[in-house]
Amino acid sequence: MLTTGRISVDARSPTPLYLQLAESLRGMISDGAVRVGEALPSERELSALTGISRVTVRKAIDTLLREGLLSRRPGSGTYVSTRIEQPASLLAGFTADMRTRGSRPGSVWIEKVVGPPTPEEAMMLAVGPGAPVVRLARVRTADDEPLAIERAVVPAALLPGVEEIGESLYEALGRRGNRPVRGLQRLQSSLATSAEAQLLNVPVGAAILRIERRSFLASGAPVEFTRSAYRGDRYDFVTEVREPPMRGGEEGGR
Amino acid sequence: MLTTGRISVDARSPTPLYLQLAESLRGMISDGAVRVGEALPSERELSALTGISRVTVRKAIDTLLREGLLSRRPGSGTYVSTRIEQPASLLAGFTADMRTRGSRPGSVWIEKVVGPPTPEEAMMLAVGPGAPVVRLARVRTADDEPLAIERAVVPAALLPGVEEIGESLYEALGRRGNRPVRGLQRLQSSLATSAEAQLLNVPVGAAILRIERRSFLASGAPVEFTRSAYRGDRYDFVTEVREPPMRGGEEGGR
DNA sequence: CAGTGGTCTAGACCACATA
DNA sequence: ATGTGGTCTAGACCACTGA
Repeated sequence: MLTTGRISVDARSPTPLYLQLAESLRGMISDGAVRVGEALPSERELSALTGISRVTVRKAIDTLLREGLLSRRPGSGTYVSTRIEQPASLLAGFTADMRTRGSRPGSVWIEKVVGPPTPEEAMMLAVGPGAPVVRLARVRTADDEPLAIERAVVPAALLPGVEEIGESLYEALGRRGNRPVRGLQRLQSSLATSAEAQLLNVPVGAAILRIERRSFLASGAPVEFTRSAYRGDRYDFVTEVREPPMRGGEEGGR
Repeated sequence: MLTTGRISVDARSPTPLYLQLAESLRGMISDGAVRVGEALPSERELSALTGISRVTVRKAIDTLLREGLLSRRPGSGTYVSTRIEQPASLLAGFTADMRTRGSRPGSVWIEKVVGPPTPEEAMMLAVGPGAPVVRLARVRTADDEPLAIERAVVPAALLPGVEEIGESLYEALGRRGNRPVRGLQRLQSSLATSAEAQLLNVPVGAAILRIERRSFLASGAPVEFTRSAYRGDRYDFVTEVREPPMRGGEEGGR
């Protein structure tokens, strides 16, 4: 086991050296031991410090390059990337989403009931037909203008009493320690039905962005199944995409 | 210059050996010299055939792995991928995206020119007004049905000659070692204009999913700025969302 | 068992950035 | 001129696959 400053690698560990080193470097960056815009120690320096060959040091750096944490400048050094503007592709509810956009979120309740799940809901939430679910339907507003219709279904066991659910579903889930950690969303472009047009105050046939979301606890248990219809003229969805992770190799290039 | 079967590398070329070899292997795959599901010659074999060290052979294979063309099976061999298992929301071009969905991608060129950037393009790509950009416009098809209109702009310096750009822009970028590692996308729901309706074979006012993408190298340099218009009735976009990463002072929920 | 990919080393030379 | 990343080599050992 070798520990130099914040770098520690163990040659006897089953984890490859380059992954151990990558992890150490990741830690130094998130700890602020190396600040954004600053250069890492040079590859030869890291090699000397850790006793790892330069080829392997490069391989560690390559993995962080692919994560966008570092960038190399030939002839100069390897630098901590400027922090990426965090897009709204994070797991946030409507309330938090609107706040980050600088709007004032609000909502008008359409439905708030507890009852047995439909077969589709039971499937999506992986609950038995006997386990009650909470059904929440709202018109969501931003600065008092209707922006979206949102229909959420959540296993009742994960929520406090229906009466205690305020503006934010995620906040209510959090009170019980049931905030989701991960979700899958499906986005689709479509046209407003007459019912939607009325609720959203747009003409029939207006552009609608439909978002379907399933989110999960760390355990993998489904938390919510939500279908939303956003006004296409007032809402856009920003997401970040990345390179798929590699199965074994390396390479950073250019 | 060495030419063995279809593999040819030139040690005196300014192009790194691993990129030359990657290009040769890409050729063998698209030529059908190595069929889908078949194994490539082993790394040691390729090394002996080409006179390139095994480390460098691996580096060539790594670049193709990241493009999803190959997959490695430890103890067994390196195989030409059948279909790519990508849970979408990954940084893939249209070609790879369609293959993942099990459709046959195709395209009809509308425009393919090199020229000076417009002010907006210069801004989006962070290039000077004197640096030429390549403008690529296509109707993208899936199983011969028009699915999207795509207009991409790329700094000319990052691409091989315009003539060498085939179906896949990302593949062409990869040939120069310029595959982006991350991107930002903006999705919006909207209605088809008459020009779009004609190209996509839908009625005017049909649902359109607009996707705007900027993607970047690890260095942070912009690679492409692409605006697409997808048929809303035939395409949905799936993305994964996660919890925001935690800052120093943790907190675990519960 | 022989062959494969996965990892790792200790060198080396190059082009480029910084100064 | 020195230091940096970029490339490349010729070995080596390991864990695993598959006949």
